[in-house]
Amino acid sequence: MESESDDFLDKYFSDNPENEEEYLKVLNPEQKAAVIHKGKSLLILAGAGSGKTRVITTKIAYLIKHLHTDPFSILAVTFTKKAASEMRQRAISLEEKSAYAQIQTFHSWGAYFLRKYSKRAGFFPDFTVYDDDDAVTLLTNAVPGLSRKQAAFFTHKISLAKDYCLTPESEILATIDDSPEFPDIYLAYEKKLRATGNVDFGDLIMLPYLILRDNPEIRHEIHRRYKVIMVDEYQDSNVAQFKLLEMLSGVQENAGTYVCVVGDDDQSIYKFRGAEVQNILNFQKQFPGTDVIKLETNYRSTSEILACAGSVVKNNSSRLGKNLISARGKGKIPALIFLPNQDDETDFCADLITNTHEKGVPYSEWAILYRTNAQSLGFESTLLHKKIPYVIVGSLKFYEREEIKDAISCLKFIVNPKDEVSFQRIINKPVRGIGESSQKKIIAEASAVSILDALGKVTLQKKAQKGFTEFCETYNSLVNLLPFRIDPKTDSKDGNSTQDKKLSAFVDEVIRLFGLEDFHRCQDEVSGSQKIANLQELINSAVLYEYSKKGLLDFLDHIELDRTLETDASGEESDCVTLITVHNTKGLEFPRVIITGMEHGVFPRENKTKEETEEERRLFYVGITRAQNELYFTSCSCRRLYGRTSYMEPSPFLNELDYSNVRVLGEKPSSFNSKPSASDDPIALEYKKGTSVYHDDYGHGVIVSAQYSEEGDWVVKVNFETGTIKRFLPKYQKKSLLVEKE
DNA sequence: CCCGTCGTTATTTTT
DNA sequence: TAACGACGGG
Repeated sequence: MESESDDFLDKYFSDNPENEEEYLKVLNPEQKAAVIHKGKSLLILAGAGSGKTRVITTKIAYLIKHLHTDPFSILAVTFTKKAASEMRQRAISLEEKSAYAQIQTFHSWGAYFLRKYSKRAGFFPDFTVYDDDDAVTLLTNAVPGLSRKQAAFFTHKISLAKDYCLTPESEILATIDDSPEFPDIYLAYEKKLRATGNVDFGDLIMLPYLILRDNPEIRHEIHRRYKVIMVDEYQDSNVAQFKLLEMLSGVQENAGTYVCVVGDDDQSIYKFRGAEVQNILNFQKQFPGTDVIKLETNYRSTSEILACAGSVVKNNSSRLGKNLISARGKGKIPALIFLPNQDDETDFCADLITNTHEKGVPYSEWAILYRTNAQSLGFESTLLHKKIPYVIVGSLKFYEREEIKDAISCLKFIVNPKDEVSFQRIINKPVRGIGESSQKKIIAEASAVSILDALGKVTLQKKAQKGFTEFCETYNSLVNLLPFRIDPKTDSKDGNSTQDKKLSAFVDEVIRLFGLEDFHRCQDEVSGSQKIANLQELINSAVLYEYSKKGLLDFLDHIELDRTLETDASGEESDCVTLITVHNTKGLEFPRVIITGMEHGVFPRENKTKEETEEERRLFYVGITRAQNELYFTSCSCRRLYGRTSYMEPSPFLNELDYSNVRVLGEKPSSFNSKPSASDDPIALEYKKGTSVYHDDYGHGVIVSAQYSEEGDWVVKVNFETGTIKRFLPKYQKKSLLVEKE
C-alpha cells in the first residue's frame, strides 16, 4: 500500500520501457544515492512514507539493468508475504528479469533452504511447519505433567529463545526464563519435535543458521550464489535473523556479498516478539565500513501531521535520529477530542465519518485505530447500528478456524505420518472410538517412520481397533492417489500445461474421505454450513498447486507461512471504514485517521520499564504517520475496563504534542492542562498515587490511582492489604482516610 | 460424550 | 463485561 503518486509512477514508467534512465530521475537525491550505491554495506534509514519500497525495488532493477547483476544472485527478504509480493511486483514492473531474483519472506526462505539442503544436513525433507497452537500440543505430549496453560507459557518462551537463537544448552537461557525446569522442558520439546520430523517457526530461521555455521561447504556454496542480500523492515529483525544474515553474507569471511538493510528504528514495535532494535542500531559495527543514507523526505503526510509525529518520537532516547520533512506542505491541523466515555467516543467517530460521507468523502478514506482488539467491539456495534460499512483487519483469521485447522492437519499428516500433533487432532474427528488413552498407546507404539505402523502392534478395544484400522485404510488409499514422485522434468515454474489435475481435487478427496465434511455438517445446522463453505474455500485455494506431493508441500508452506492474506482475496472493493489495531497498520496509509483510546493505561498500557514505554511511543508514532491528510485523537475520561467503569487519565503521550499545532476540542479533563491542577491542590498533593493510607474500616492500603473526576473532585482508589479496592473522595473522607507518615 | 456452570482473567502478534 | 477453560453431572 503506497501512495497514489507511486502508483502513477509505476504505471507511467512501465509503459515507457525504452526510457531506461527515467526511473532514476524520479528519485530524490538521497533515494538515488541509495539506489546506485555499491561496494560497502549499506544501511538505509527510511522514515515513514519516505519511499522505501520504491528505493528497494528500483535498486533491484538497477542492479540487473545497469550493473548486470545476475538476478539469481539477488536475495531480498521481507517480513510479510504481502510486502514480499508487493516488492516482487513492483520490481518486475521496473525490470522484468527481477522475476528471477529471490524476493520472499525470511521464513519462506528458511523453508526453501531447509528443503534444499535437508539431505546434506541430515535433515528430514518432508517437514511441515507447526504453528503456535500445534507447538503447545506437542509440548503437552513431550512433558506429560504440563497443563495446557503451562504448556502455552513455555511454548511462548521456547519460541522467544529461538528468536534469540538460544538452544536448550545455552548458558544464557535464563535470560528468557529463569525457572529451573525451563532448559529441560525446552530440550524435551526439541527431542519430540525432531522425532516428528517437523519444524516450528523459530526453526525456519535458527536451523538454517546452524546448518550454515556447521557446514562450511554449504556456506561457501551459498556465498558463491548470493552476491546481493537486502533486508526490509530491518528494525523488526530478531537476533536469530541477524545471525542468519551474518552467516549468509559471510561478512566475517570477507565473502564479498553486498548487504543492504532498510529500516526505521523509530518504527520498531515488535520487541515483545523477539525483534531487536539493537540490530539496526548496531548494524554499522557489525558490518564494518557500512555507509548510511537517511531518507527524510516524507511523501505521505502533511507537515502538521509530521510535526505531531516528530514531537512525540523525540522523547525517545535510543534512536539514530531522523527528522521527517513533508514534501506535501501544509494541511489541516490535527485535532484532539476529549469525550466523557467510550460510548461517546464511538458515537463521535461514527458521526464524524457520516458527516463527511454526506459531503462526499468515501468511507474507505477513514481508519479507526486502537491499541487493543477488545476496543473494536464498541466501534463495531455502533457502526453496525448507524449503517456504516466497515472491515476489521486482522482479527479472526481464516487459518485459525477449527475446520480449516482440521483439514490442514489431515494434509500435514498425509505428508508426514510421524506428525503426532496432527494425528491427535484428526483421529477422533469424526468419532472413531479412539479416546485419549488409545491415542497415547498408538503413539507409543509408532515406528520412526509412521504412526500407522502401530497398527497390529497395539491392542486396542474393539471399537478403537476397528476405527484405527479404517483410518489406516483411508490413509493408504489417499496416499496412493497422490503421485509422490513427480517427473523431474516437469518443473513447477510453468507447469500448468502438462498435468490438468489440480491439487484442489486431492484436497477435496482428503476432506471427504477422512469424514471431515460430514463431521462438520452434522455438528450444527447454522455454523455447519459456514464451516462447509470455509472448507470449500480452502479446497478452491489449492487450485493453484500441482497434483503431487511437491504441490502439496508448496501448498502447506504457503498456508503456514502466510496466514493473513487470503481473507481479502475475495475481491471486495466495497467502500468501507477500516477498523484496525495500531500494530496492524504498519506499512499502510489512510487519508483520514482517528487514533482512539488515548488514555493512560490503554495507550500506553500500564508499562513498567522505560524501554517498554519507548516501544509504546514508537507505536503511537507509527499510528500518527499512517495519516495522509487528516488526523484525530480521541481520549475518554471514563472507560469500562474489565467490567468496571474507571476514570481515565489522558495518555501521557498527549502532553508531548505541540499544541500550537493541534486543536483541542471537547471537555478537557481537569488533569489535562487546566484549572484544578494537581500541582497546587493541597488535597491532591497529599493523596497521591503510591501514598500509604490507613482506614478505620479497611486497614492499611496504598493509593493505586488518583485523579480528578468529571465533576472536578479528586478521587483516589485504594488497594487495601485485605485485597479489597475502594474509591474515596478525600475531600469528604479526610478524617477516616489517613495518610501514613514514613 | 455432551452440556451447563463456576471461576479466572484480561496487550500488541509480520512468520 | 465477556470469553474461555476446567470440572462435574446427566
